[in-house]
Amino acid sequence: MWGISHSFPRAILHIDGDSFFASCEVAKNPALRGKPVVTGKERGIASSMTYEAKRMGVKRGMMLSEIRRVCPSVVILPSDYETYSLFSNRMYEIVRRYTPAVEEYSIDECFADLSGMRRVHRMGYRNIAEHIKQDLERELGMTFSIGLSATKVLAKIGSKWKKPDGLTAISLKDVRAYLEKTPVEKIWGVGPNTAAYLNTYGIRTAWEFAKREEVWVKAMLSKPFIEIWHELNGEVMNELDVEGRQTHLSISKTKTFTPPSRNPEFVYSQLSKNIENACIKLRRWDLVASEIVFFLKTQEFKYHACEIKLPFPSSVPHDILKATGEHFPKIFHKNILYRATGITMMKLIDGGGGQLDLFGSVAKSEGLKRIFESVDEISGRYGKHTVFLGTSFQAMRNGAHAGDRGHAAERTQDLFKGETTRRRLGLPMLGEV
DNA sequence: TCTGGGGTCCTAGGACCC
DNA sequence: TCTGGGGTCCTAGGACCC
Repeated sequence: MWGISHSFPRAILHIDGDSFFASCEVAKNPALRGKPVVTGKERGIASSMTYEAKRMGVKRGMMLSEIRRVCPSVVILPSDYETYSLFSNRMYEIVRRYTPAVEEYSIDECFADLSGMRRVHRMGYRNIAEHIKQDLERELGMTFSIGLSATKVLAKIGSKWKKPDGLTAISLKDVRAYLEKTPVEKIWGVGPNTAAYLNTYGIRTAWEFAKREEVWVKAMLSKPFIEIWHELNGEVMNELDVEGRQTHLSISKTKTFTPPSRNPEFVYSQLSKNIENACIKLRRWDLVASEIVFFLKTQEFKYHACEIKLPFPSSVPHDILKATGEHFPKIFHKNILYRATGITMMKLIDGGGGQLDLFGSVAKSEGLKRIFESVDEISGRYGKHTVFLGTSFQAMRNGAHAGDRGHAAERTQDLFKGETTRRRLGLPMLGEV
């Protein structure tokens, strides 16, 4: 059944939660079952929707007003990532009852390697997959789509084959029928660019790609695509990553604003806000960044970026802003319209230790870090952005918090100068740190 | 999908070093 | 100083994923 091969055949599952966020909402609140439910209220656009909503014409990215127009009975909810994470973890736990080799690929997807588990469970691979599916659906109250095949790339094609509530096993002997009906751009890892490139050579389906000679593939394509080619032919190139990443390699925050602006103060305040948010995330993971990249995105979708090595690793906005402030004028051009700013924190290090330097810069920064830990605590109690930097002031006023935080914003000046605010919030003064 | 936000990985080419 | 060959490290940027 699994194709004769000189190596052991593999049985890899790809498991995908159907309309995951919306399904979590329904599982959380059974009264919603059978109704059109959409998540993404906080952003003003649909991010996930139940099949009831899809059937009425709701699509990803659709504006709320448009959604209500095509689907008057819709229930629109804000995203609740804590709940989605909870369901996600329960999904992984259930799958791990059947095999320890589980890759937590994303919040709503995982891979599982069932190879060699038939004897343990006394049933065939497809049968094991059916059991996993039943457990998931019974215990989580939502449906899943599953693909079973010899490699991750093929398993992905399987899970997409029948979309809600499907189970598709693609054995190597009838892989052709599936690949012939799969356009190259639907292959996992092949994006619009590579798809267009392959089309140039008359390759339109996954089957046409898989049947190209290896020498041609190696001469014309780069490593990731050579691996995809092997996987389409049933050879495992990507093993499951069962360890999972313990920490981040980078943390970034970007935000688009409308309308686009050519005002340097405004653009910089947007960047400043992103930096504050990225720093909050760094501290949440107890990390410090040793390098940063900030960028401005023009109305034409061009990126003007600047990479900076920090004098010492930090998770304090003050340190980061000092670095970006110096370089900002170099990449900001008058008379260019910008639509977004962003910051990426890189070369992240465990924030626990913190080495000393001769000039005491680190010691000072440690003091600031303690201030920001208090800020994080306040934010946790009274809501994000109750406290923020003066450089972000304009961004706050123009941003999503215009109405609800206006009062707090009114009297808030630069955290490092605004003693009134600092006293009001019970923060230590700089001299007291 | 005329374009939101958060990520990872790969590669070509330059700098620098025997 | 020039020449040849080869290695490593770093960086910018592309491509793709959910």
